[in-house]
Amino acid sequence: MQGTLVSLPKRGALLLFLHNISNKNIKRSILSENLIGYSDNQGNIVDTQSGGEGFVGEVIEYDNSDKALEIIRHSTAHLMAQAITQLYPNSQFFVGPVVEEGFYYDFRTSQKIGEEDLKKIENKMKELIKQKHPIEKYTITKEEALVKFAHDDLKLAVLSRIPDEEVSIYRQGEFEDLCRGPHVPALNFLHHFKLTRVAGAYLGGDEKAEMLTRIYGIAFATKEALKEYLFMIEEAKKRDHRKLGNELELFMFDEEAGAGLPFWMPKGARLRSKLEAILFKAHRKRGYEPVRGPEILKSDMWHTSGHFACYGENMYLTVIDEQEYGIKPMNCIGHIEIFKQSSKSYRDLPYKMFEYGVVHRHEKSGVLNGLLRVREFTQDDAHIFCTPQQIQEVVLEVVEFVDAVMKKFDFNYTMEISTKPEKAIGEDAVWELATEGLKNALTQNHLPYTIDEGGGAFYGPKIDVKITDALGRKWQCATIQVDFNLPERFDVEYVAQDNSRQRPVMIHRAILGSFERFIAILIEHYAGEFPFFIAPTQVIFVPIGEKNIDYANTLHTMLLDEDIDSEVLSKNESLNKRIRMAEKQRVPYVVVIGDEEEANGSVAVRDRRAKEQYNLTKEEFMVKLLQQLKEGRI
RNA sequence: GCCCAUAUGGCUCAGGGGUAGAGCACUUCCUUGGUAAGGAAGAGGUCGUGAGUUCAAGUCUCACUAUGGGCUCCA
Repeated sequence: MQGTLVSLPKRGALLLFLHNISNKNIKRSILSENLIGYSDNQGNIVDTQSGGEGFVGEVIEYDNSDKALEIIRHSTAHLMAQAITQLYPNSQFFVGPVVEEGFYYDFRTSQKIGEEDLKKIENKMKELIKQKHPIEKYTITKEEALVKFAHDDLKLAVLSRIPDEEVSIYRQGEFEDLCRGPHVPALNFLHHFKLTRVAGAYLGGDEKAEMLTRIYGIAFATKEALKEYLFMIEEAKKRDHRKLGNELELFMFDEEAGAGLPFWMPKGARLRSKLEAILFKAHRKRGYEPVRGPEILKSDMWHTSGHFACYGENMYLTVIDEQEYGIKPMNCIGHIEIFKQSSKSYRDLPYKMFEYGVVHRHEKSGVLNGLLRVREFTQDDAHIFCTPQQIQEVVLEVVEFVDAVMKKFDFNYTMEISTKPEKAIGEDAVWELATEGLKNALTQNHLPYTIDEGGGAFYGPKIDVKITDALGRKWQCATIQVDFNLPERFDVEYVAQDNSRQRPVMIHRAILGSFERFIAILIEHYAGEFPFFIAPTQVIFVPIGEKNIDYANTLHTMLLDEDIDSEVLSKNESLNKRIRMAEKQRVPYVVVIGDEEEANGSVAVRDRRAKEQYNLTKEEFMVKLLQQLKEGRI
């Protein structure tokens, strides 16, 4: 092996460059002890091991830039593999890529590895760093590699996916791995990392294949960045809707009742019903009519719609009087039946129906997750029947609706249009019209979007809305789908101007997606401190003495008349204790009332946001609350 | 569904073969308090379910149920 060994005084790093490196590059690397790679003119990362003679590229320094982190994390994955090899000598490794949030390595061991082993592996990694091994690269032909790894079926599996004739091997100390890089020059560039979780992962993501062990980790260039990341993880844990949902008594699950079946407790149901009421009004204002279909329909219906064929695995079935019925996983059929009940004219279009549709879907047991993934949930579902020419205007209106809802809850969002997939039904001209309609609707509303080419459903193109919450996490909520399929299958018609029978297009749309999922996101987004207009308890009254309880109850009733929920905290505890209890519930207002307030017809308000106290007359207080209630209008 | 982990009063958790523990919450009594925990007493658990090992099982083994982390991101 040929190489040039360059020792750098400050960091004491050993940089080993394979091949003959041009003087220019050596100079450059000496100029910066932080050099860990280059970016070529196409933006590809070239590590110092690969950047050979005459290589010219932008320098990548050791820092928290995307490119530097990609190199650092990739090397950290290798370091982890090296540590695992030493701790579990029989380990075999599959792939260890850098992913959106860190890196992972998939491997096989004879021993089981659990969470508590991560610390052990981390310690071994730190030990290895101290050996300051350089990371070296050499290339061999694929044939040589097949011989070299003949004993390792996982590496052979990796090799089988590589089309190239030459493959590269990276080596650090005793440890070697088939890898295309890029890597940092030496192990002592790795400092700030954390192994975050251990999981199972199918070989190649194939459900039928063997399950390997996967360890996820994260790495940064600086201690601060790692700390910040770990802080965000902690913050996310504190906001976890399952934890807060339990603490704030919003919802529950019961093992004996069944997995994935949520129960809404009084406070959760109050929050939810407020959200429902706000959205109900918002629909009515936009010309939607409320409808409601049955929970179960004869299986024939689901055969006609195609659900049985395409979605049957997720459907619950039941038999009544020897007839098979399916519990609805979607609401479309009910709405189609309602549309067909009376003949429709072109004057009736667009015809908009909405329903808070309760659906049941059999999700695999392993994917259930709090309220985010359940087997019974309620969609804010609507179907709009219109002509192909009306698609654009209808979509524009729905997008405006989505925008209004998301703004109300302080969510930013992005949109993605999915176009015709290879397997699709319907005429090209109609697809064209629908897709252009979607694009125009967004363009005219000055709303940016990305395109997922060929990502549409077989029955039509769609827009997906991804929102970003207070912690910067992305969630898919709203969806707008154009459908030529179901109107055809159910022979839906309207009478056109020339008295001919025409086929309408159906637009499926949900804004929240499901109440369960959206409320889970809201809980985490607001960390349980809901805006006034949806807070389960909006006001807590704390009477100072027993003789003030009547006044508190009067105010409580007064608020209830205006659909504002309050509680009177009059139990036999000290005033301080009761104020503390009230504050801990994260309600918008805690109102203390004593003799003074009662005499003046006033209230002493503690504002959750302002963190200060002030006195108002009860009339002023009412005006203030009603004003805040109005802020919830969409 | 699959891999790994977890399951102890309403909640959060300690206890790891030999008489079930703490804090909060709950009940009762005293206290009637002016802005984030006043005091005392009490009740509540066959330790997720079912088998097995053992003289003896919350504790060890197995199965089941539920919960959690994952299962696209291709050397």
